[in-house]
Amino acid sequence: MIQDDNTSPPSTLLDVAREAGVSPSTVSRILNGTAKVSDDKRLAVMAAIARTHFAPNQMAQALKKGRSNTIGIIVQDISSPFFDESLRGVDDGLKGTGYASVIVSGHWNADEEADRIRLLLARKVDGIILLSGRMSDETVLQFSTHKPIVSTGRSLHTRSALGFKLDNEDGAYRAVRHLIELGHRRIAFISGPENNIDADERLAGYTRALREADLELDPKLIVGGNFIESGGLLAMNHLFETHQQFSAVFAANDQSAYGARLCLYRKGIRVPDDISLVGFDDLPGSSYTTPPLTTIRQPLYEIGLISTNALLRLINGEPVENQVPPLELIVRETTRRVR
Amino acid sequence: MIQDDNTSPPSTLLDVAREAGVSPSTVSRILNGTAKVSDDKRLAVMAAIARTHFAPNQMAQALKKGRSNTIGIIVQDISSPFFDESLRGVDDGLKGTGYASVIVSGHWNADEEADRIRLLLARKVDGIILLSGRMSDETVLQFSTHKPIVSTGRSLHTRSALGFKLDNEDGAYRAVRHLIELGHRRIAFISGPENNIDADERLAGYTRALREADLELDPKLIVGGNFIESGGLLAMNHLFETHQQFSAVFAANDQSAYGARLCLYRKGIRVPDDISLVGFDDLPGSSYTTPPLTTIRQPLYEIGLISTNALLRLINGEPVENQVPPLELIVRETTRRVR
DNA sequence: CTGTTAGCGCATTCAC
DNA sequence: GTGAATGCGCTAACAG
Repeated sequence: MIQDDNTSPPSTLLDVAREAGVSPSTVSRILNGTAKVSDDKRLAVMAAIARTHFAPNQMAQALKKGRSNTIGIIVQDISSPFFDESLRGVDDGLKGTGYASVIVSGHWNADEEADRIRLLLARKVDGIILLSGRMSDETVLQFSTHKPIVSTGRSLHTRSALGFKLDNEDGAYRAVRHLIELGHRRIAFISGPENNIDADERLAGYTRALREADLELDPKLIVGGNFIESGGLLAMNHLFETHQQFSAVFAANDQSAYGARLCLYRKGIRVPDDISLVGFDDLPGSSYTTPPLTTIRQPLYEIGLISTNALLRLINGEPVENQVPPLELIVRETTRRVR
Repeated sequence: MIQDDNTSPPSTLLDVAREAGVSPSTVSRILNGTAKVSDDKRLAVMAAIARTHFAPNQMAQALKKGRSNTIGIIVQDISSPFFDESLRGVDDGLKGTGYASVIVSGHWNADEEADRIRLLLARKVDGIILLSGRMSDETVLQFSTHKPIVSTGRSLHTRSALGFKLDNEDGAYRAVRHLIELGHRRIAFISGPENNIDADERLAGYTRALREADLELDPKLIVGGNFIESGGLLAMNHLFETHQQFSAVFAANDQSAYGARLCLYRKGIRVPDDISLVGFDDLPGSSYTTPPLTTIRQPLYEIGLISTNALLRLINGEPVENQVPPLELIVRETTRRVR
């Protein structure tokens, strides 16, 4: 009789088989529903499983089946609200599927990303979700020959690779359009990091909106940020130090907008009374800034969820459709009509 | 000759052995440095490894060695800034160790936590970090008979279980003390969820500070929150609806403070001119609220880092010391002397 | 319906 | 130094 104290070493399928007086295969069959088993044996096995607190060793299963029931997630920064929302979507998408996820960070670096992918592959993940990756499409396609990959920020659609690309240009366009419709004529732009495709596209949207409205595109109103708060603060400061005139600011992401907001506060400039401010992302915190931030909503949670569902389908060899959730302008309280 | 196109199936140790014209054991020895191998064979093997893009199958290694080089992390909410900071610490602590982590969410539910732990155990994690767990110490101790566990929010110190407990009571005490020293006499408290030990302790600190200062402890000034923004907003609203008089608010965590801040903004009440506000946690965003939030700093990142280091030591059977990083009052701009 | 056999990929005896 | 043999725990033929 096996001890029932939770302290005994993990029992194996073989232990269960012995306890129940059947062969290992029978236990396996019951566990996996692979074949019909007589009720009496089934009962005996179930009892033995309960008695021995048996849980199949996932490592052994993985080795045997060639599937680990694990997927790899690559984010760029594990403690960024941007990625966390998507991770929540992934988490929900995995719920009840038996899959677990190992999350690694690429730190905005293509080489590190490739490293992480190799690491995940060595761990025999069944598929990979790449969020905001920096590596080239070719590299993604390469890796996808090993395991299916779903990636954000690119347009891909093969049998084992899928890319979701949101329309950053259009989102930015609509943000600036909103400001223009409120009567703003001189609109500053706090950019994202250099060589960042998303950032570039948002700049393009900003540019197009101004051009279409026949507004002057003043390079001095475009100031460099880095997608985090401190950069937004600095950028805003720079605008004032160089004595620019403007009535509105479009920040390339919400975190930059937070930093800009603080700069404004320090200078005693009111938002939106004196200056209007628009962000991009709609992070969870943006509903609770003072005042709540007008921004372009990225469906981050949905992206995580959709990516997960798509990856699971790829893993099972099922066809996937490339549905891209839309960007949305959320008008809150940091923008107002210019007087 | 094996194809070098990245598309061939993953090569095995046996492939490498054949390529190099040696036995599998020799390859294994070179990989693990288990024994001396002649230089010519070593070179041949290294070349073969490079040529075949060999990487050891971690599932097979895990099965064989009984260690998966994976640790499990249980958070309560995967997209909360509170946990993310600690996760970053864990991530850094794991860097270069060869360990990966699988992160699961307990959703503030003791039963779900236990479920997750069983899941992690079945996946043969080598150890577990439990962040803000709800399960009893006994249950933790139980599970720790299987694999080492490091947990926050409790005091434990056995050969295979370690608990870090921060002094919430003292932190809250100091927050309120700070307000009292600024001349505040009527200080409201936005509590955390019911049956939450951290929340209870913060309430206790609040109470003690008032009592020690001979200030009236008015139950009407204590209003229920739930550790998230919306709760803070509601709580603050409730305070006004019931026409309470107060010059300062202590929120049981930063997120509650954010919500309270928004309520104040909506009512046109200035912070800190009209009302002072103190939070608890010092989330990354708290430096960028308007105005920046005075709060009690929890060393979230450090907790993640320390927990990881401790867990790794427990896994290796090394002794660990129970060093608890201190709480710290961070005075920013939401508090001021009462006029 | 059920038991016996073999093997997933690797590390580790044990011989030589 | 090095190779052959064994087994980690499980599943999937293969027989019956």
